[in-house]
Amino acid sequence: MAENPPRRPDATAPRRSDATRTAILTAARERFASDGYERATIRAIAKDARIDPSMVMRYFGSKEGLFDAVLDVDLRLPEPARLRRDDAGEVLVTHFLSLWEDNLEALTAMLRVGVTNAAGAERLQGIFRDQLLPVARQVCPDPEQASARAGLIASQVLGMALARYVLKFPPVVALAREEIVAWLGPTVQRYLAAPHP
Amino acid sequence: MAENPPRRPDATAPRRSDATRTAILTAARERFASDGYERATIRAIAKDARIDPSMVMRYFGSKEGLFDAVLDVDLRLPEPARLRRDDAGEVLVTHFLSLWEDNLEALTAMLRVGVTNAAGAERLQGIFRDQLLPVARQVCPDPEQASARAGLIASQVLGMALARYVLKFPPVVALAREEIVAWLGPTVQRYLAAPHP
DNA sequence: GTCTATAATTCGATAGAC
DNA sequence: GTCTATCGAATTATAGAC
Repeated sequence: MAENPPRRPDATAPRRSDATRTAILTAARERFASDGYERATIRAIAKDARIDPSMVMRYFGSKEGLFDAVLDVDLRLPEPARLRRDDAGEVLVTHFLSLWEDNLEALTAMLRVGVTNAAGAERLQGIFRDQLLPVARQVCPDPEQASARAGLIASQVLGMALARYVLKFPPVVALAREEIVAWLGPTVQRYLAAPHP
Repeated sequence: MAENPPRRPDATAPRRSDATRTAILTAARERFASDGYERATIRAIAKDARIDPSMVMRYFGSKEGLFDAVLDVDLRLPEPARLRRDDAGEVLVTHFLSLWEDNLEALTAMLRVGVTNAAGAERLQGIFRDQLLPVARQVCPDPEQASARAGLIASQVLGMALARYVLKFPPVVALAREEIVAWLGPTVQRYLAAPHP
């Protein structure tokens, strides 16, 4: 009874169903980003991906599993070998803008959902703890002050993302990339390195 | 057939059912603020208010009608007669913090829902257009620059509300009111009055 | 004014044929 | 691997008794 065809146990081998999986993920990213978690229904996502709703369950197990897959993006930026004290603000803002625009749907979905969903909020918090806090610590030795500085930077940077990519305030959308760097850079620089007021 | 009892057409007369109405509104504010629009069900709100779910429909017509009533808060602050150019930033941040904490549930609900719901986003935009843009115009004559400055201020101020009241980032929650004013005041001041970089 | 009962949808998830 | 059919639960909203 040799009914089992030879299978490659190689985990990196491209599966035949990768196209479907990718289509689902793309549709899910857009739906979660534009509608939020509750209103992004599996049925609507499946319709966008032009597949059957039950396929979503088969590939991702549940709606939460699908959302986790949407949020699974690599967020690390080419980190500067060592941030100089005097231009760290501009470098951080520039990196943040690249990060957001390279993962527009995933990050917008994360922010949109993180505002309503506890798990999303946790993930957002994790990002800024892993990415921003080390930078603040590098500049500021006092750990309590460092986390306060990281929190202030997060407030400005997340607020920019909120106004520009989620709420789409017209004057904020109209800002050029360089303008944002020019305005926010000194702010972040001050939160990072200015003496406690 | 004199079956109609005499009714006072006085619109300002206190209605007998104001207590129930208020109880519903209070419960709805908290539910919308903590759960967002979709997950704040009429059933849960009614249970919190210790009344029957059908009463919510009777008083507010629909879930959307209830949400509109929740967002109907007077947001105007005691406006300073004339903002001085050199301390406008601190004054604005102080006023903003008072505004938010005086209407904590309503504004948190507005932000939480405005991120997912178009009507909520519109209302948020209206607030900053009506309250922030006039201030920016008072300081900056060029209308295009004024709206850009108002947008930048909105990004920092909304970002602080997001991090502190919605996402509840621990280091941001831990900040004292005066610390926020001391850190954000100069930022807003710069966005408002510094020469275009 | 308040509550019971229920209509009418819609959703996530499952079972099973092919 | 893909699709049909459907279950069970939850929701908003309505009709009507008291």
